[in-house]
Amino acid sequence: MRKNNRISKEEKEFLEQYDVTKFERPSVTADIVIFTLDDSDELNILLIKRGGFPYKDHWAIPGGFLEAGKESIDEAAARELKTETNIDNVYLKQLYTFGDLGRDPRTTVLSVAYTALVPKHKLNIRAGDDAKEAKLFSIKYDVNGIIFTNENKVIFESDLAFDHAEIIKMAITRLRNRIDYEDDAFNLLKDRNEFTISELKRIHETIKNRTLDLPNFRKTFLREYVATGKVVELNKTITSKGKPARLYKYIER
Amino acid sequence: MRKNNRISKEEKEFLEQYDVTKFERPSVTADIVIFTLDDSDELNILLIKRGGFPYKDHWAIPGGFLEAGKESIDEAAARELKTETNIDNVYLKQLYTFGDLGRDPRTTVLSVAYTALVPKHKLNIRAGDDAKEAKLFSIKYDVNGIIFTNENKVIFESDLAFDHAEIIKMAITRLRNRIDYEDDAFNLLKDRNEFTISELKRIHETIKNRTLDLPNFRKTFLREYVATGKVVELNKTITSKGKPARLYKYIER
DNA sequence: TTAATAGTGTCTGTAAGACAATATTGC
DNA sequence: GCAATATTGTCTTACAGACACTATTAA
Repeated sequence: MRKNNRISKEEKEFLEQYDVTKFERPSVTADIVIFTLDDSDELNILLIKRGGFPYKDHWAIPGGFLEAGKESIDEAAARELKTETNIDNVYLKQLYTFGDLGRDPRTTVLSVAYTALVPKHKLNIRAGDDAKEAKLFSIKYDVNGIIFTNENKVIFESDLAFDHAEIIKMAITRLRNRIDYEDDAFNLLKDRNEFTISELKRIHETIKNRTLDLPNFRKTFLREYVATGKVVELNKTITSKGKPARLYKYIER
Repeated sequence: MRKNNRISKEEKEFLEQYDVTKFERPSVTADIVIFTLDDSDELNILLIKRGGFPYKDHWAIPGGFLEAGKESIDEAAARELKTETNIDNVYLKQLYTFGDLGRDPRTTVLSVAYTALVPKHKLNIRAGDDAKEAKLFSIKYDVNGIIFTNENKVIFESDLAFDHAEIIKMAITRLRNRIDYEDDAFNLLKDRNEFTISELKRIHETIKNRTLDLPNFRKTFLREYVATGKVVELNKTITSKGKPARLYKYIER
């Protein structure tokens, strides 16, 4: 036992570093902005009515505490997405980390925010075990900011819990800025293995919040995706109301 | 009114009784990729030789633990930048949050990484109080990845502590992707209030790692910055070796 | 037939890049 | 004069956007 008496300087330093309780640690949550398109091709987001304090009865984006040591932060986000929507293996990308003082009244809580893009038919939204409500809301804009609406409710951005309005706005901005040079839009297709140019165009229109010219969209689509091999043309068409449309398939990298 | 009182009391009790130990919390660090240009206009990065375990004697980017409750994560990054380089009020932007299991051998440590762009003459690098070395290294590329060099040392990316090589690579990629449509480059100018087009061009060349055509660069510069009012032309020239060059001034937003 | 949607072709303006030519300094 | 750097101008090509026109289906 006496041997421990003599501690080398190196070991002492190590032990000091090892004692992480020397610093006050924050709680960390993984929170997710889940986007989808509804049947009218409008941009929707999943919100949850909080069952407990703080911000009880306010609406928020889904999320949960990181269980440090048991999971990575990406895994925490994926777990939370699975819990709320029963899906996995979807597009899930880190957005930003929010860490202002006082953003959570309980204690210091860092939020590592993620964006998920999911076709609506894959969503299987669960009301949480603690009687939470979970609903999709359409995103509209007004002088005072974003409005979230569905058949029964209207939610103003100022009604959201925490700084979640800020998180959602950043997610929308990022999505919009990335749409022209990233493959994000394909993640919102009903079926990436069989889609038409018009379907993809409608997704771009929704995200950009403006109409696009179909002939020009086609030109860009053929150059950026088909000519580069990211998308292949199928020997197959689909007919709805007018001339049959050619089907394409997105090639996963 | 009675109802409101009741809710307030309920929430107050909740906040008081909130058990912060319910979830295992991670430690969080703010780590900074500090870029500057050396006198040969090469891209340099500040690295620190770690004085303690883990990764003792390995090189790392500067950073430190978030003191939860005392500072926001942005403030922690700014404090760390100030500690290492004695500068404040510089370009400091959040990059990404790294939270893989096992990225730190001690315990779960999330790293919120930031990028700083600083003109070299503003840097006042301190060797830390715990006998750490802090040096600028030039960034070169080789088959096995990035090499960091100065007059005395060569460091391979595999020698870096933690996942810091990954962080640095992401910072370089992001910087390169943003240079054409963000104002990042102006933060590396010796003096944003008096600079020539050639000076700015050299910064762009360094970040893009290729030479640019001066007449074409000028054309873009005049359209993107001068015509938009981001930069104003000064009634002043500077002469070094050839024809005097007109000076410009960057307008802070 | 008409309405609806898909697809082709043409024209214009803008911007990037290659590069020739000219201008102004120090030596 | 020459070397070095700054500045102007010209040409080509690529691409975005507007838009006219054709094609193919259902009803």
